[in-house]
Amino acid sequence: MDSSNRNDSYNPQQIETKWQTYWSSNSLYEVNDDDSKPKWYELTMYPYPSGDLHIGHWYAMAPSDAHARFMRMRGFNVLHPMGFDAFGLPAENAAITRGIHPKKWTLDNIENMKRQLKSMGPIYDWNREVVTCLPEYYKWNQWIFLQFFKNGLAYRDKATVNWCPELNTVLANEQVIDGKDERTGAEVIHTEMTQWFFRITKYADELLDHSHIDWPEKIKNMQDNWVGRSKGVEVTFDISHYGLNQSELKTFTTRIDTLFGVTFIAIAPESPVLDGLVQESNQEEVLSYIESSRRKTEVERLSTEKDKTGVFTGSYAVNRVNGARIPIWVADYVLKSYGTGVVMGVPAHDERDFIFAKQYGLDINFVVAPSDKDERNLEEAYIEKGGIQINSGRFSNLNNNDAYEKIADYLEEKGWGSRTYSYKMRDWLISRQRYWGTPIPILYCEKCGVVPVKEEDLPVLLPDDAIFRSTGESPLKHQIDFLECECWKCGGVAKRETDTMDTFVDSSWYQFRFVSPNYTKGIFDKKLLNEWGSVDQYTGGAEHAVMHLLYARFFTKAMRDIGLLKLDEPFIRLFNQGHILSEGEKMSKSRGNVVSPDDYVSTIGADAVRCYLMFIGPWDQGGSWNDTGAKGMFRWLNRVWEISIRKPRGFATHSDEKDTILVRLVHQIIKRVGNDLEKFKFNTAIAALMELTNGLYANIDQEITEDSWSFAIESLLLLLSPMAPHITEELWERNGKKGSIHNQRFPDFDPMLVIEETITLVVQVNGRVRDKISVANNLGKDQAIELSKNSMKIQQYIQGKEVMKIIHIPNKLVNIVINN
RNA sequence: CGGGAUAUAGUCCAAUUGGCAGAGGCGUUUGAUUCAAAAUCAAAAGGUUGUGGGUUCGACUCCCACUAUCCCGACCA
Repeated sequence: MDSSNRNDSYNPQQIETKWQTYWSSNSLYEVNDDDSKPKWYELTMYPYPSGDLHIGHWYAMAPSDAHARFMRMRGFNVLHPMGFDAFGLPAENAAITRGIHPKKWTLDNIENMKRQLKSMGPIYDWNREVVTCLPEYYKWNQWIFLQFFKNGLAYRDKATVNWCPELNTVLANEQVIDGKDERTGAEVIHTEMTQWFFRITKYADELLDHSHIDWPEKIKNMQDNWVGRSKGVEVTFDISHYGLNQSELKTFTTRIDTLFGVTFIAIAPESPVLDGLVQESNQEEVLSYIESSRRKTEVERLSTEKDKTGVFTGSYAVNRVNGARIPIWVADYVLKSYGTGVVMGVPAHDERDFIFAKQYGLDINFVVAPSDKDERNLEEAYIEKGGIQINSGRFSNLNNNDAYEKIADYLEEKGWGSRTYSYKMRDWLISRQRYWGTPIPILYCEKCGVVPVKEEDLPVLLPDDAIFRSTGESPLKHQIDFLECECWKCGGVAKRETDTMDTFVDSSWYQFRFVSPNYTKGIFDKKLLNEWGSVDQYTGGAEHAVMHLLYARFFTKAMRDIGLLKLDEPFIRLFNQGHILSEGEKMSKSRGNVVSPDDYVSTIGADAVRCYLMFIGPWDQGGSWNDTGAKGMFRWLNRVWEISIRKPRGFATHSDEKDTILVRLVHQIIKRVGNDLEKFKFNTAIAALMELTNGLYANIDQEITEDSWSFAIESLLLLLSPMAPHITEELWERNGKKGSIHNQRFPDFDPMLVIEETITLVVQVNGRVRDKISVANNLGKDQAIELSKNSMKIQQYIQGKEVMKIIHIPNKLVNIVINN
């Protein structure tokens, strides 16, 4: 090799700018809707425009871009779009603390992030960009809201809500973790408000059906747990003797087999069924208990997890199956919103009921025993199933599982109860008391009441001249020109809804907007949506398992039932990447360890950053950014550069064994890289390419034919191009190839040329390796054993010994088992 | 407390699914190059596969128990 000439050395900045400009001006990545190739829709969760693209964004986007490029080279018409999740609180906080309008703040951020995104060299077609805070987009949020409203999927209700005092807004259940706002960590307060909901519970059962999606088990489990379907029985207890409107108390239980063990009823403090049940003498105590539990924040309730409190109402219900008179209590371990808000207390067979009963000296009656004899002490509840039924009247002595069914049958016969399901999931509360979101298109008319905005009046625009208050209170409440309007029904005075929508509404259907992002005649072009269909491959963080991913599935099903589309699922395949750390630690400004991609793009180049992120380890396991590791990747790309533009000293005129071996290596690598990329195993794909580079370097002074050498270099570039699009494009050109490398087919391997001529056969004696012999590939069993036995080394071990058996694994080993 | 993931060379990670523990990167050492260093090229060293048991001719791989780390969900009757 001759010494390096300055102009010929790898200069990432120069070529990356060159090719990004070229691709853009030649519209290389513009997506053609009419392409006849099979479609492939690959989507990465779009980012919130926080202002700066950090390495975590790259970690999410670079590998999916590489995979989309791979599919493109495999002959698919690939849609791999990008947009911005542009509504949300940070923009509003910027307005409050720095006086910048959320719109300006957001759009400026988007501009900067787009510049950064482009520096990554992705195949995003920017003509298809979606920005959710623009009226062209959120108009359709409002339109969908109206369709949901028309179809009974959006409704207004008074409910106990999670109020975040920090943000001055309510939160969805999904946004509350351990009684705290998942974003700010502020303690959430429960309060009554009238709010808008989407009826996601209507789809609870269908959301449990995963037969049409190929998702990680973990995510499916999380969604199942969130929906939380429990099979059980709704059973009633008689309170007709009080002469109230309600003659019975309805409870839900998953353990109807323990019905004979009920020793108290517990009702949630907020429950309306308490009305009339509190006796005069208990009134004061009960009221003060209700008041005190209302004042408790969620955090306080959880902090006293172990002890259960409650007060007696003074009333009794009758357990119809045995006529038992059961005291009715109020207890705040009972949740109003789950089941019926009333629990049948069976201390003997439920841990919580047990603690409660112990606390207040209530009876504990065992009705299920592990064996015929009841020898248990009363130290804890017996919660196992499958024992023998005892103390249960006519159901005694049955197997516990049979008793469950028999008791359920009996109750249904008598009309005292029925089998049913209960769900943890509640309807989705979408109202937010904030400015920077989609206005809910509703009017409140003094005469007509709740009036949806007419479709032709959409969008309801956010006023640009809003005045932001330091309290965070929504400016819309004080924006007279927004607030006051005319009712289109009666012409009277009406007020606009001032709440805006949860931003998860935006991301619940953005995947469908990408197929026709500039369409103005409807929410999307139905013809194009039919063609592109569901997202074939979705990638993003697992933290969205029960919010975004569940909401998007709900939207798809709801939109299908309204007749807007014909799909059952939004995302067919899902892959969750792991988290990128910085030298083993979480990245944060306070730690001062934030890795800024821009810095590395300007030194080692985008290709090295992309490849390094993919090389760290398995994508779903995340990894740790390491500067020397990243430099190592840059070093390797230099090696790729060198080997691709230098030529060996000379070429052979005839192919010999070295030549064959090199060609075989190339075919093997093609096979491995293709397989790896299919499975998102970028780390091993790149390792294989490093092996190929090493193989080429080892041959640089050998006499290889020109054809074989060119084939090897060409393959290396093609295989690497999805990961490192710039350097490969440049080297493709420098090798005199026509057209963009990114419009080439991904190489195919020849199955015949992958096969090794000789293999190493391991010979074991009693499972220990005693020799390795080189034999022809696909050697027959008898020959393999014969050769093994003839080995000098093996002879030493087996001579004079009785051979018990011989195990032969073709092309792998021969194990001779002898009797010692 | 429950569910899931992970544990292999100093380090990040491979291992065709039960068959030689090693592909690749980083680091280390040595050699070439250099006046010297960096860069580059070449080579080498490095192991009780977290622990204990079981199955098997054979276990990193399968089964059981445990430990450590990480993620998620936790009063759902």
